[in-house]
Amino acid sequence: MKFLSRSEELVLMMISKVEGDVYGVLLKEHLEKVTGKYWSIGSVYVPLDRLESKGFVKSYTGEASSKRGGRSKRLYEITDEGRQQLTEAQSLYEKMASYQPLV
Amino acid sequence: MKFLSRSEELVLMMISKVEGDVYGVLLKEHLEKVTGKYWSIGSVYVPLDRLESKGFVKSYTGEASSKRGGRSKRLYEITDEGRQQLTEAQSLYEKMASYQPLV
DNA sequence: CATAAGTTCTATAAAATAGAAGATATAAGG
DNA sequence: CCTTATATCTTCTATTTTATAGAACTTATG
Repeated sequence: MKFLSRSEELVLMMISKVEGDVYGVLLKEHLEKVTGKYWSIGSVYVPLDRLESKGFVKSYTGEASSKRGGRSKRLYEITDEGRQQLTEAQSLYEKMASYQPLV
Repeated sequence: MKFLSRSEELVLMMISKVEGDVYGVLLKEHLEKVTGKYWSIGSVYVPLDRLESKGFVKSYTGEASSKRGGRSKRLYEITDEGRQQLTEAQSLYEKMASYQPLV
C-alpha cells in the first residue's frame, strides 16, 4: 500500500478522535459536521470494512441503542497499526510542507 | 467533487512548489524524493491529466531538453482554481485536527 | 543510427459513492 | 397485551472514479 486513501484517512482520524462508543452512523454524523459535506452511509462503511480487513481498526458487536431504534451497533476501535498509519500520513504532509524542490 | 483525491493533491502540491519549468518526469522525481516511494510514470500523468480536465492545472508544450534526450516537454502550471483546491484541502486538515467530537 | 529524455496510451485493480434492502428494538394504539 | 408502525443502525451491491504499472511511442543529440 502506498498511502492511506482519502476516505480511509478521514474515517480513521475520526475514529481516533471520538471518545466512547464509535459506530458507523456516529462517524457519518461527525464527518458531515467537520467537512460540511454529505456522506452517504456507504461512503462510511465501505472504507470501514477496508480498514478492518487491513488491520487498522477492529470491531465488535455492541448493544442496541437505548433509544427508539433497534439494531445493535458495530463498535470500532483503532489498532496500533492504525495509529501508525495515521502517524505516517501526518508525517507525509509535514514532509510535503517543508520540501524544497531544488532543481 | 467531494475532495481532491490523494494523488491529485500530492501532484498538485508539488506543482505549486517547484519553481521554473514543471513537467511530468521532474514531478515524478520530486515525488519519489519527498515520499520515499516509487512512483510509476503513469501514476504521475494520470492524475495530471485529470487535474487538467478539471481546470486545476493548465499545460503547454515546452521546448525539448537541452540535454541529450529528444522529446519536448509538456509544462504545467497551477491555476487559480487549483490553488483554491489546495487551500481547501489544507483547511480540511486543520478542521480535522481541531475538531472536538462532542457526543 | 543508437540512445537518452520525455510523453502517451491502455489494461487492470482498487477506492469512492449512493442508496436500497434488511435487522431489530421500542412506541403507539386499540 | 398484542399488533403494527417507525426509528436506528448495518449490510449489500452496482456503478463510477482513481490508482498503478509499464509498454509503446516521439524526437533531439552524441
